[in-house]
Amino acid sequence: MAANSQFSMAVHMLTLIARAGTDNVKSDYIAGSVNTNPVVIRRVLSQLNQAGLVASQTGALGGTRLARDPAEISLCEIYKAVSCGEVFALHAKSPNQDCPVGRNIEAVLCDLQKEIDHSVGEKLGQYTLADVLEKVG
Amino acid sequence: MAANSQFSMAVHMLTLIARAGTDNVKSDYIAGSVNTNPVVIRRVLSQLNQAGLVASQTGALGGTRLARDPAEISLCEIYKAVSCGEVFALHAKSPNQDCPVGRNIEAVLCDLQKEIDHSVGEKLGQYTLADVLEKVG
DNA sequence: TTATCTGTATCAACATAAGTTACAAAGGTG
DNA sequence: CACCTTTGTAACTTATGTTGATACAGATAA
Repeated sequence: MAANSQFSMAVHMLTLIARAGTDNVKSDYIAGSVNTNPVVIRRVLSQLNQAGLVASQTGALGGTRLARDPAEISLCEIYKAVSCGEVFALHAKSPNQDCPVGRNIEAVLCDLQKEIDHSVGEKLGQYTLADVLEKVG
Repeated sequence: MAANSQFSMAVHMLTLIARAGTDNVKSDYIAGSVNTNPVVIRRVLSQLNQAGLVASQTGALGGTRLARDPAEISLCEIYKAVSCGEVFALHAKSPNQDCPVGRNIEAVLCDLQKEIDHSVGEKLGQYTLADVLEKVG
C-alpha cells in the first residue's frame, strides 16, 4: 500500500492551525499547504478532534482551531491520535501450535512489540507542538 | 495493504534455524511452523542472507543455517535486514513551497524520523537472538 | 434565505504484502 | 551420468490499505 503519512500530515496541519491562534482555519487552506485534497485533511482533523487536540466549527466562518496550548500537545499524543500504530506487525496467520517455537513465539513478539511501541511513545513525548513551531519558524 | 510482518517472520525463522545448530533447515519445514508458503520464507531468507545472518545451500541436503552465534545477532540487525523501515512516513507529495510552514516542515519531520528510527534501533539492539531462544524455550 | 464550511459516504486509483505456480540452477547420491 | 532434492527468482493473483475525488446533508453566520 501507499505508506501511511498521516502523522506527518497531522503535525503539518497542527502547525498551521497553531500559527493562526484563535482564528478558525479552513480545510481548504490547509489542503493548499499540505498539497492534497481538503477531504483528506478533514479526515485527519476528525481524528484530531476525537483526540481532543482541536475544535472544529461548521458553517460560514467555520474551521478548526487548537483546543489546547501548543506547549501542552506532545507529539506522542498526535501520533496516537492518527496512527493505527505498531512499529512492526505480528504474524498475519497464527503459527503452527504443534511446533514448540510456533506455540511460544507470538507471546515473545507481542511483548517486544509493546516495549518498542512504548519506547517510541516516550521519545515522541519529549517534544511538543510548540517545539515544532519554533523549528519551523 | 496487509501489514508488514516480515520482522516477526524473520525472528521466528531464525529461532527455528538457531535451534537446529549446524544442521541445514529447509524452507518447507520453516513454512510449516510459520504457517505460510515456502516461497514467502525463501524471500525473507534471501534478505537475511544478504545481511550475512544466515548461510544457505542449494541442492539435496540443502537448506539454511546460522552464519553467526545467536548471542552475536541483535534484533536490530534482523530488523534492518528485513524492514524498509520507518516508523512513520513523510509526506507523499512535497508540500506547498510557497507556504512558510510547507517549506520548512519536511526538514523538521525528517530529522524527527531519523531520531525515532535510531531510538527503535537502539531498543532492539538491547536484545539478541539468544534472548529470544531462551524465552521461547 | 443564502453562501460557506464541516462531516461523511462512496468510489476509483494505486501501492504493497502475501500467497501460489513454475522453473532454472546447484548439488548430493546411486 | 542420471536422478532427485532444494534453493533462488520471476510472474501472477488476491487481499488490504492509503490517497484522491465527487457528492451531499447539516450547521451556522450574515
